[in-house]
Amino acid sequence: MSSFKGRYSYSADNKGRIALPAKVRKNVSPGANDTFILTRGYEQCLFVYPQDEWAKVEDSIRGLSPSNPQHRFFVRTLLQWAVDCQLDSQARLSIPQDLLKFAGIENEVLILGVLERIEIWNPKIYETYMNNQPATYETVAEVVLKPAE
Amino acid sequence: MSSFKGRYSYSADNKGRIALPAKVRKNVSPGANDTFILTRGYEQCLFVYPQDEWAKVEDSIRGLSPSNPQHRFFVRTLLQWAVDCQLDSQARLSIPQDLLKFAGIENEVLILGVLERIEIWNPKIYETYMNNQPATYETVAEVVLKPAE
DNA sequence: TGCCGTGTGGGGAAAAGTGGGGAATCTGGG
DNA sequence: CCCAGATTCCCCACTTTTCCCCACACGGCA
Repeated sequence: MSSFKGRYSYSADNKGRIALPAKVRKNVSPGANDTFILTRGYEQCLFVYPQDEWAKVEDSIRGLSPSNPQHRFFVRTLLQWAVDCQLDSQARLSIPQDLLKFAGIENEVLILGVLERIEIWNPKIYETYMNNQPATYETVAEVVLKPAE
Repeated sequence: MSSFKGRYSYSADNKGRIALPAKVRKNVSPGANDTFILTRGYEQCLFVYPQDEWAKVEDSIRGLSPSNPQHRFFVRTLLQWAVDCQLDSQARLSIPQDLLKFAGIENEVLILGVLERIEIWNPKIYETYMNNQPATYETVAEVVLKPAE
């Protein structure tokens, strides 16, 4: 099971390539085979799943009902943006134009490790997103960092 | 279960490395494998969890739902500060720049053992924090340690 | 006094991050 | 059918950062 974490400031070159941080790469299971699935994320960012984690996502949407209009909409949206992507020999991902455009990514990117997935953001959009949240780090930590009993 | 304690004055060298006190090291369980997770703490300090203790924190984060917007915010907020860190052969941790900056750490540091985690402070900030507490040790003890009824 | 564990500092090799050139492939138009 | 332009992919090169190892100073202890 993957457990990505951390926040990394990286750059996208003018070919749309983004390097995966070394610390993130160390958490990719060998089963992923250097293959990732990129797709549209929640909020204005991209989700990057290692192949093995993506398989779990696929499993969960297989359970959705084809006869339910909302389910159809969800599955179509998720899958139409999804793209296979392999690391090049420099451990970079080449991001398709339409995904870059969706996420509003230009030169600088923010890479977040979020447990089973990796997220790619335009730093400014991320900042705006964070500033519009009512909760703070402290209030969040209070809920989660409580020692186990 | 870990049980760190004590207060230690140490130094951070110009590479951002901080040695873990020997007495603290003796309380790290072998399961931690010399790996620690550093993250932002309450107030202006850093939390250091041995790997096995961090696993408990992560389990509680995994319980949050990726499809709930507030939960997504929680997970991002907590994980963006977290960093894996291994002891070098001199039993030191190499602290990333952004965490040093957050905690306002320069040359001198204060290391505190706090049960399941270790805390790293700028000594001056810690002093200010302690001086600004409205209550005294005694009055707080009275409230906190009251026997359950 | 010599030894060992501990805390501190620094040099050098290795890895990581970044950028660009050029061949192979695809596409549309003449 | 062929060619020009764009895109993709692979390789090479440079700079910076990280990490690994060695060295030294200090203090307790036999």
